[in-house]
Amino acid sequence: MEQFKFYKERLRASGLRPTKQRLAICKILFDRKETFHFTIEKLKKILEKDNKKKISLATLYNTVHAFTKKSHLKEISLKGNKTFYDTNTENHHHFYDEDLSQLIDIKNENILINNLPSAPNGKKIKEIEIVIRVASNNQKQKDY
Amino acid sequence: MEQFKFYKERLRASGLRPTKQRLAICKILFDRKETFHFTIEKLKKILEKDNKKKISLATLYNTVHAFTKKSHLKEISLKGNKTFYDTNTENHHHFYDEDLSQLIDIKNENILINNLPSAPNGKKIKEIEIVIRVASNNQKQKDY
DNA sequence: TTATAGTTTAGAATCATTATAAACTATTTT
DNA sequence: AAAATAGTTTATAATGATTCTAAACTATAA
Repeated sequence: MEQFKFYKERLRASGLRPTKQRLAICKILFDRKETFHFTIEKLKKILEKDNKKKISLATLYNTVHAFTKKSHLKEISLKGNKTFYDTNTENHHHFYDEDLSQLIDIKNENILINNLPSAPNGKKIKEIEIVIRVASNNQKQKDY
Repeated sequence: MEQFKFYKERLRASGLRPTKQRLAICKILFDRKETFHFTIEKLKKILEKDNKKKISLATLYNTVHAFTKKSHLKEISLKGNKTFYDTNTENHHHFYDEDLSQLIDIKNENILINNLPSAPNGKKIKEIEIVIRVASNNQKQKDY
């Protein structure tokens, strides 16, 4: 199957060797119309279904880290214990649907921040992250 | 030492029994001029110094969760594995200083969002969280 | 002052993530 | 094309944060 030509080149261009495992992961992450938000666990489950030969959990972590470092993925700031990643690496923001534990992209142009205070000391702004938490009104309260 | 009267009442008012442990934690969290941003681990270290009798780690988690549920504390959305809490429970936002791994409050009035897109489906907006990541320019790159 | 319901505790258990080090593989060098 | 290399994968162990458990304890209510 040489449908992978595109991903092979993309990986090589960023200094990553195109291995079987990475290409399988690329296919799941990037072969979509919509951007994809996921946790490692979710990615693992999809791979278990889609892929004949098992990919080690360590490889999933390695690969997702490598892709993040090379800006093929972006880590998202969220409450809670699991790390979320996004295949959309542009500047943009998110709704977080508390009912579904699911992120939804908001295009950068669709939010305008005014009155941005200046960064402290000699610091530069690296990134602005906005999360708008939404839920249906009759949502059950989280019980601690 | 009945300097704790204020905290005792505050706890009772929210349906929490004022125990020795909770009062000691209140003193550390709320007896300050500035708002306080912390992780459980940081709180633990402070308690180890300040407090003669040890408070169990489980109690720290229990207490911080209880305080969060009763809105005496607020959990902050951040990248990474540790959960951050804030004694400022008002609507407000944060700088995150990547050099110091430290949060700085931004007053709500100091940020204006325009063009806010409407929430999906029949969902209501519960909260807006903005994190502005800052760092000095010569910052070392995170190495994965 | 006894009953109760809530709280604390040490330690075990769990869950996500990172480290290890040996086997494997893509690429480079010869 | 074969050997050398540098990068990658893997199972498993280790770590670190958090949650669970169940028994002892304590604040409040009866």
